[in-house]
Amino acid sequence: MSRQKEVILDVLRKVRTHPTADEILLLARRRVPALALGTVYRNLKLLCDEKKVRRIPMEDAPDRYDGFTEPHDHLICLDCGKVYDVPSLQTKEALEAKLGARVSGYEMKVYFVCPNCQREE
Amino acid sequence: MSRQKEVILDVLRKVRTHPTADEILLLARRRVPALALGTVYRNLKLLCDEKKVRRIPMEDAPDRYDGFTEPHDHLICLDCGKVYDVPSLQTKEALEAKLGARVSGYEMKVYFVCPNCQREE
DNA sequence: TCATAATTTAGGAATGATTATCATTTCCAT
DNA sequence: ATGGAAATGATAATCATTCCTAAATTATGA
Repeated sequence: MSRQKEVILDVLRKVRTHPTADEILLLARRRVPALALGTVYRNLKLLCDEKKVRRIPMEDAPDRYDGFTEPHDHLICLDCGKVYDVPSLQTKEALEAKLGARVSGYEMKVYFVCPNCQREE
Repeated sequence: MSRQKEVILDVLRKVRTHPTADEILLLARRRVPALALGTVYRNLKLLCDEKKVRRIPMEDAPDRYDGFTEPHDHLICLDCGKVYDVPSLQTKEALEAKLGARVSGYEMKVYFVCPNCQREE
């Protein structure tokens, strides 16, 4: 595992903000100043393949990445875009029972307006 | 409602394949030969705002569009990318109860390998 | 009916996140 | 040290989507 890959993983494990590739670049450059954005993307993909990192595909914004891979879902504020972790809202088994088919996985995003943003209205 | 917007909506209502903007362009050009891709995108956005059409954001492929807006979720083949409709797997109410927060909506995608693709392996 | 204003279009250029490329650097095992 | 493999940084390419603009179409109202 290269220094850069190591730092990228460590950055993701120290933070619960689900940063974008750009944000990861900034954080990781504190320790690897010459780090390139392409390297961030390449290693994020590798880490996802190794199941050490999870990608959170965003619908209208750059994707985010999550260093915590225990199963959980995401609650997303429509206003500020912040992403919160929530316990799994489904199980593969329940889905397979409902659908009558073998299931590989699921991706669930719940949208709300977070307390902060609600207050501001 | 302009002719082009009308045709785009009609195309979507006549098909259950959840086409992409490009595919919609091809289908709609049979009736409006000069139709431009930008017009397709602009009207798809308008139709989504009016809740007459639903966008299905795809994670690693062009987004798809659905002319049927009654609540339902999607089952997606990891192999061929085909998108199947399935009855809603969640309700807003159940989510709000689980999460203890007011919820605006959710987006759920279930992944599997469809019978056709399974056979081919 | 006609003129004018408002809306929408076609077409092409611009945008921006992500990938690909490639020469150079780093890492080891010999 | 050295040669090959793997990874990097820098930059170019990709490609879905959005933006821009002049021209066309449609609506309005005197």
